[in-house]
Amino acid sequence: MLFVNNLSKEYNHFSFMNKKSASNRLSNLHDKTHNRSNQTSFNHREIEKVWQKKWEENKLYYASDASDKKKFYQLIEFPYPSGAGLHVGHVRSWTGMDAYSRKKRMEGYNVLYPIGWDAFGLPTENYAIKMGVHPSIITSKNIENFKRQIKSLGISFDWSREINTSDPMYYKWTQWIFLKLYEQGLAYQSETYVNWCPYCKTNLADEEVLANGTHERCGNLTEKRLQKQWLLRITKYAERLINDLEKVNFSPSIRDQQINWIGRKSGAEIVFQLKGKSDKIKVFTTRPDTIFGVTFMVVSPEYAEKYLVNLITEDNKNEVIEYISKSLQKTLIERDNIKKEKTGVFTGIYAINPASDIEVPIYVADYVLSDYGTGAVMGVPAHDERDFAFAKKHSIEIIEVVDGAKEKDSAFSGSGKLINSGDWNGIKVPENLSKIISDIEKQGWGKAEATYHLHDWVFSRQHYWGEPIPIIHCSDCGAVAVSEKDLPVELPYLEKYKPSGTGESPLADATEWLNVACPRCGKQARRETDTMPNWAGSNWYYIRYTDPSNNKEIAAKDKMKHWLPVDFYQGGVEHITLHLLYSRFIYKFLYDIGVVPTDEPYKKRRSHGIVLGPDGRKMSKSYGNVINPDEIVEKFGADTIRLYEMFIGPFENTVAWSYESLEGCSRFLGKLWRAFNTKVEEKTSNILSIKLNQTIKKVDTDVEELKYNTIVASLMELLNVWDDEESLSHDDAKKLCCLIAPFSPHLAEEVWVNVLGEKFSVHQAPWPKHDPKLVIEQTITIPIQVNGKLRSTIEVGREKADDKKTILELAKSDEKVKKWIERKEIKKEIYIEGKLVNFVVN
RNA sequence: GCCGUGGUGGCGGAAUGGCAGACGCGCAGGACUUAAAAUCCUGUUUCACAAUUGUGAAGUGUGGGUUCGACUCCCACCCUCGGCACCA
Repeated sequence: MLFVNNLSKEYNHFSFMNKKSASNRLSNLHDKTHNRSNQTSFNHREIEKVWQKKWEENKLYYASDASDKKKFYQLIEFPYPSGAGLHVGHVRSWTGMDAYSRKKRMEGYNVLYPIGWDAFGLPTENYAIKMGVHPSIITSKNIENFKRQIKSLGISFDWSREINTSDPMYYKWTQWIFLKLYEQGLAYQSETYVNWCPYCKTNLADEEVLANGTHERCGNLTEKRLQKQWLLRITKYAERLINDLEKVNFSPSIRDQQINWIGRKSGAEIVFQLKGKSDKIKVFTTRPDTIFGVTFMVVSPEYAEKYLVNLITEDNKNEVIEYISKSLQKTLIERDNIKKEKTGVFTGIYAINPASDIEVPIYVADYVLSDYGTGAVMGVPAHDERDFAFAKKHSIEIIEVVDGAKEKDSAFSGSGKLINSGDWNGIKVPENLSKIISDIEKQGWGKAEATYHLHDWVFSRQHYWGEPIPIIHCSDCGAVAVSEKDLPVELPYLEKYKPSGTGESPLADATEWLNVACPRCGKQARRETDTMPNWAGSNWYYIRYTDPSNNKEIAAKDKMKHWLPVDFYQGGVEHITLHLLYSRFIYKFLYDIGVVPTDEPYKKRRSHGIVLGPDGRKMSKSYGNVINPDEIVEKFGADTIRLYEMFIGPFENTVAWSYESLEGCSRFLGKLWRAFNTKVEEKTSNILSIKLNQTIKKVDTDVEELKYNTIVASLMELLNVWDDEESLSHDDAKKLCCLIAPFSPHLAEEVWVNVLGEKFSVHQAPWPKHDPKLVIEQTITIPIQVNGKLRSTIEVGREKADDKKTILELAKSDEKVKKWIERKEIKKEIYIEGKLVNFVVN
């Protein structure tokens, strides 16, 4: 109840206040046009548009391929053009990096800061279905809206390089990359269990399914389905995707999340011979040192179905088959929920432990995962908790092989000396694992092996709105690649594009498009009907920005060489194990086949936190807490929302929207505007000069670290000093104007040209430098502590700072300090030059 | 369970070994106004005492430690958020 009241109060307050402030600003407009020097209010509605137009006309933010300046490639994640339009989260990321880019330009860099549209994919298609408008139409409509919104914010994108992943001239190259992957054997078709989203009616990659089993886009529970699909062999790059993280500057959480997801574990693969059969079972283990303790084996239901069904003895067959089919019907979640219970059935088959020669029974159990390791495990009940539980339940022998267990009713997985292990007895494990593994290889029991959590990437979707996979299926020749000269394989216009749910995409009904001659034998053949996931187009888009209209190549070599790699990539945390991982893989592949110039695409990667609603919840229509940037721009201006989103909190933190804080920023800009109009004088006072130089220094370093909130705070401090009857010269006003330009570009431009009378544009002016002599105050305040507690402060001239004797004398004679050191023995006198005095007394 | 991040006023947060709470919000009081809005000024960690400038104590998740001095470094623990997890 309380909560609801607060919220409505907030909204009421907001709308009330805005009506007033809006009309106020409008009423000021009249005076303003007649006498600029007297104006007390910045009319953002008029002024912002004027400058946006002029920047565009003068191509101020166009990045030239032929420039003597040092290049800087600044990238933000391009949006999918949703119907909801720009989110204030986009605004945060893009204006933050806009400030970064603007500063870089002023510092003399040739900055590439491009934008485009990730237009293919599920979200767009789902939205089109909901609105009953064809995705191609809704896409271009949404793009128009996004463009208008972005332009109203004054973001310095280079619009000449705009790209769209659903444009045939763009996806021609997405398909080309697929052909290259296919050529190299990195794209292949296979029938395996995949994640199926019943709501979106499509396959999904592992990365698109959250830990709780739901689809990351729609939030619905996914299922496992056996289906033939295209996969990309990303696992071949697993090692490099981990190791090469050392070459790049990613924040620790991003780096570790990727490592975590790839999930490398090393150990050994052990081969077990089946008793009385020619077949073998391979297992992966991280503890091959416990091999003498193996008393059973367990395979996953999927493994059993695929490889063991025909070997099972007649007595056990029915029970096993029933168990398998029951398990396969269970969803992942169901299998997860019964974690504790170790069900399973005996197959009647035995395997031989290669080390101890003991015959061990083989079971089928659903606690073994089919998609990790080999899908079969060796059971060492004495030293693995799950194996222990299973052995207890099924009365299997337990052989201890590592000495050190304290209790007998649980598995011991700690370190200790081997026992009951033949020649290995006495070896300390797991410390000496590498010696054990080389011994295993010598004996021929198995070999060293690593396994990964990362799987090959499920790359086909049973949807309409995506890039057609450029493959033709021929009954004689099999899957044949479309030849490069026939690219792009254009997506046909379909009226009926809703997903069917049958496992085939709606393209299966596009008869005319579907039936083609086989490129190899010329016989009647059929096009692949699956399309690529939305990640396909976003894999390589930053490469295309370097040469967006090239029709002969993905991009010209010299242009790629000039711009790549991306110097700074900034985006959301939600793509770390999706887009960010995928695009690194594709880039590495392109490097291997000699297309791109380097082996990592992004030198530096940082994330921004999400912007929550004023109520602290994720913005959502159903909560009614969505902030529309259009309204804020209209009522407060682009400069205000820009500054506010910088000030709202640390750039990488999640933050909640606050109207009150927004008003504070609006007030600051108003005050700043008035100061520029009324308080620029002949000379800069000493105090203000020092503050100005300190602020220049701080802004300079804080931009590099994305500490935008403290930048705004220090600008506010500076203005507070200026307001305190200090004077600022024209030259210093220019410096301050430049300092503000990256953050509030419109107001800065208006001040620069129309208040200070400088030449257009402030955004081409050089970035101000601080004077090292002027950041030091002439008088310093030194705190005096007694026993580490602050008792007083003294003011001294800067020139006396290195005179320890005088400072200590002054400190001791201070009235307040005297009280605390009188009649006490001073054991120690500490003076840190220019900083602090501390007396240690009894 | 594993990996990562963080824990500071009424709120967002600042300070990375040296005056804790910058800056902003909110709140309280005041000025201007017929009134309001806007704007401006003053105060604002908590507690106790003094009631005028003040005086003292406590205080950065908890408990220890290092140091003249710790929000900051070290050890142990608790909690929040994010990722992974029947991973053999």
